Amino acid sequence: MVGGGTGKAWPADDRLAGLRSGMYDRTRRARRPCGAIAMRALAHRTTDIIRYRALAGMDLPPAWCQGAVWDRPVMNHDMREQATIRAVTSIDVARLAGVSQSAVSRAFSPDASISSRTRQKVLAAAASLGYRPNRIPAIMLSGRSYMVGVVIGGLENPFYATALERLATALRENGLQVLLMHVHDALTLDSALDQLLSYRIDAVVTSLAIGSKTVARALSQLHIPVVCFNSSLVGPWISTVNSNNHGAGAVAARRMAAHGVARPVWLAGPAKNAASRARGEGFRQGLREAGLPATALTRLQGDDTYDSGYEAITTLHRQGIRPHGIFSSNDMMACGAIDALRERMGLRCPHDVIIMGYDNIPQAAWRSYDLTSFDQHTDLMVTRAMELLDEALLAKGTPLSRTHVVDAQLIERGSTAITD
Amino acid sequence: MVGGGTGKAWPADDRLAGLRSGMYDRTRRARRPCGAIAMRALAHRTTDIIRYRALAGMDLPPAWCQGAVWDRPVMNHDMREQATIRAVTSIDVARLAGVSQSAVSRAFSPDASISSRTRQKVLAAAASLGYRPNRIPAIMLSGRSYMVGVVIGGLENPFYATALERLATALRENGLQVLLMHVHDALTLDSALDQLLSYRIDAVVTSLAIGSKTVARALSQLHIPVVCFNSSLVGPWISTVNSNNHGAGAVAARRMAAHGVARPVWLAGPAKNAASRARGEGFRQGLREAGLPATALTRLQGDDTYDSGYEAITTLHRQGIRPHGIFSSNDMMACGAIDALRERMGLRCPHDVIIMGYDNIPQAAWRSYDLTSFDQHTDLMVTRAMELLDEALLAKGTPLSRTHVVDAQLIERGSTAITD
DNA sequence: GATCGGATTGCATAGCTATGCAAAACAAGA
DNA sequence: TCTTGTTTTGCATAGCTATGCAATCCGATC
Repeated sequence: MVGGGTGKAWPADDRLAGLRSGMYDRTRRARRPCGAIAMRALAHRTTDIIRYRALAGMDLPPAWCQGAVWDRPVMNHDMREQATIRAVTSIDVARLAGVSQSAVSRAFSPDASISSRTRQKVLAAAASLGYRPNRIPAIMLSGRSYMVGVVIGGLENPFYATALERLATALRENGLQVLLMHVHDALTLDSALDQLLSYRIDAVVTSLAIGSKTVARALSQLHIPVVCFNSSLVGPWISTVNSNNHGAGAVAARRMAAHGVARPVWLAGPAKNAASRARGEGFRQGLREAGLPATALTRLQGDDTYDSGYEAITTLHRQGIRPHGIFSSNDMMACGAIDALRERMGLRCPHDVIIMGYDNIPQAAWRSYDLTSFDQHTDLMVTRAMELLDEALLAKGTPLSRTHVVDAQLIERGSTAITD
Repeated sequence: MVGGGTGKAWPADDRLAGLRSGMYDRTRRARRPCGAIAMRALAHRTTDIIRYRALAGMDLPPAWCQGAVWDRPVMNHDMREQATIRAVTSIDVARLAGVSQSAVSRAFSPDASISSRTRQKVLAAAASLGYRPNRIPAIMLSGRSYMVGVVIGGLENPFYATALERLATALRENGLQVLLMHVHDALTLDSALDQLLSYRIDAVVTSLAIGSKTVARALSQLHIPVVCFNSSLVGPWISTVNSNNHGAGAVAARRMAAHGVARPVWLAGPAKNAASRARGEGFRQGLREAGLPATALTRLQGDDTYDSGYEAITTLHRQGIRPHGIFSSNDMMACGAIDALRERMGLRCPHDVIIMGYDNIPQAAWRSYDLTSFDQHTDLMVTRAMELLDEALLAKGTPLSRTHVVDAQLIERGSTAITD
């Protein structure tokens, strides 16, 4: 009865694999509908197969028939050859240090049970071989990759660029890696998420301003924590950190009223942008509370770019309207507006017109604009996002939905200076 | 002689592991200096151990005793519990589809040998279970992760932000993932690289403007392809894509001469920035070729920020120097310079002074600046970088060093318009 | 010297997929 | 029906580390 003593206990020893193939009657190896490995590993649930079979004829979602999963690497993928260039492994180090592989692993785990003498030996060997701990197998073992998918768009907006910078820093300080995904539109989002998921990311952080239900569903179906910035997305796994857009809009309205602006202009961002909508709504409500009729508000449509701000004011000019106060949904449009006011209408801030933006991008402080703006307090928002992420990751498999709101701070500059 | 028929062939069958522990005389399990697994796997080289031992007493580089490797995840790392939430595996899909695990794998490989009927079955099962192919084990098998470490700094410069955007897009189109690392200074670079390497990235792409030898050495020692933008780094594994900084500087000089500027100003970036140095050198040489004496050139020191450009001109003003032509190492400094010229000295472009920048950031086109600038042709540079990367990855383990130079294009705007 | 508890070490394994190989199924022609 | 060539399928394995468990070592106490 000693291990594999009976004749039928093949396959007996892995190391005999090379010999085995000729050892037994090949005809015995009957085909079975399901792989032996699979059967063995899951034998306790084989009865389910029949039920599952019923599903097998169903239609496939298009994403599975084409797109991301199939659009595999264009670059070389001759994997076998590459494998010959083996990196230094913990076994190499163990051999050199004269210890077991486990000792090497422990030497690189801060809290492991290992004597300092052994650790020194191992580290010395590792250093001389150029060994770096390999996290890939650990991902398989733990099911956690410590990678977070960061999905962004619109990096041409300096606000998002600095936000990404701080986010990346914060994630790294929390021991998480950033797997970056830049998406241009909601269409590419699906395939982007597919790719991210195939790397078994632990969570998704996104600053996408898109607020559609489709996107929310796609994110919820990942079954991993999702943390959004300034989004209206709601769903089982989705947490959100928002700037107090509505409140800031109201503050802007009060400033307008204080400056005696009777017919304020609201320069809106794209309708899809939930943050922009909230700012506009807050602005509208603030004006109402200040006693201005709803008809007093002029609404201009922009798309968050400098050019659209310039264009919006140009249009206003053509309509013969002369603005006295403008609240822009973001700073880039506000800059465009300022330039158009000067070039097209010959108006200067703050003498002829006051203007407020949102985001407090670096350019708002540039002397040509000197733009009053709401600062989103990115640092705090990122900190809050880390808290939400931590909480969601700790919840392990339980969907969590939390929301944090961070107040924006009005940074007063020349564009709203009191003129007397 | 049928598989494992003899009694001493333990460990005989993995599936008997549970029984085995009590089957043989435990005292036989003598301790050996090196793990049995390691010894077995590497038996052909055990003689090396003695030689290796001699090295084991050496001093350790500090990075191995503290820092990145030890500063492990702050967030939860109870791996065992997490592992209970198993993701859907290919075996689950195989069971549901009534096929072997290999069939599932093949169904997701475009070129695999599999009948379309089987593929359909598998995809249907995969879709109903929400299975996504898992690339992590493939990384272990192939030794290629298809992840590229992207090391950046200075995202507050819109040029780098848009460059990152295009780079990320291009990498994704080539089937490569972006593992992002934002570094603030050369000090954090080492630990950043350590972390990246532990994820077995295939290559590094960086736009860091730091050009020190230490950095070059650190990158070379990774033993994976490195592609740099606008850097002077040289080393075994390092390839570079540079803007034709020197040539552009010469072009700028010719424009200066054509405008009749007798005492041009060079607004330099930080000395560490190799691109800035090259631009300045080209400018200097161009002036010489235009017949201007070396003493005609005024050099101002900046640090690539708007504020430093503003400050530089302010200093110039204090010195009582009135500039007629300025070439700035980048657009942000040029914008600061333009504002300072107007506010401090009352000078306007191009009437009183002409100015040229570099990078052609979006703000250069903003009406308040209307800045003539050299466009780096980012798209082409990224394309070239992809070519270099592809070549280097195909070279598998052979260090490659190539350089591409891409001409910059002068985008003429109002700041150098001919005034008559 | 004997005993005991704690610290350290090594062994064996799990984790999941891609792929070489051989077997089986299939197709086509004799 | 038999042969032969092609396509498809399943089996078994490799890849590397972290960790439970058991064995061993070490130091202290009796």
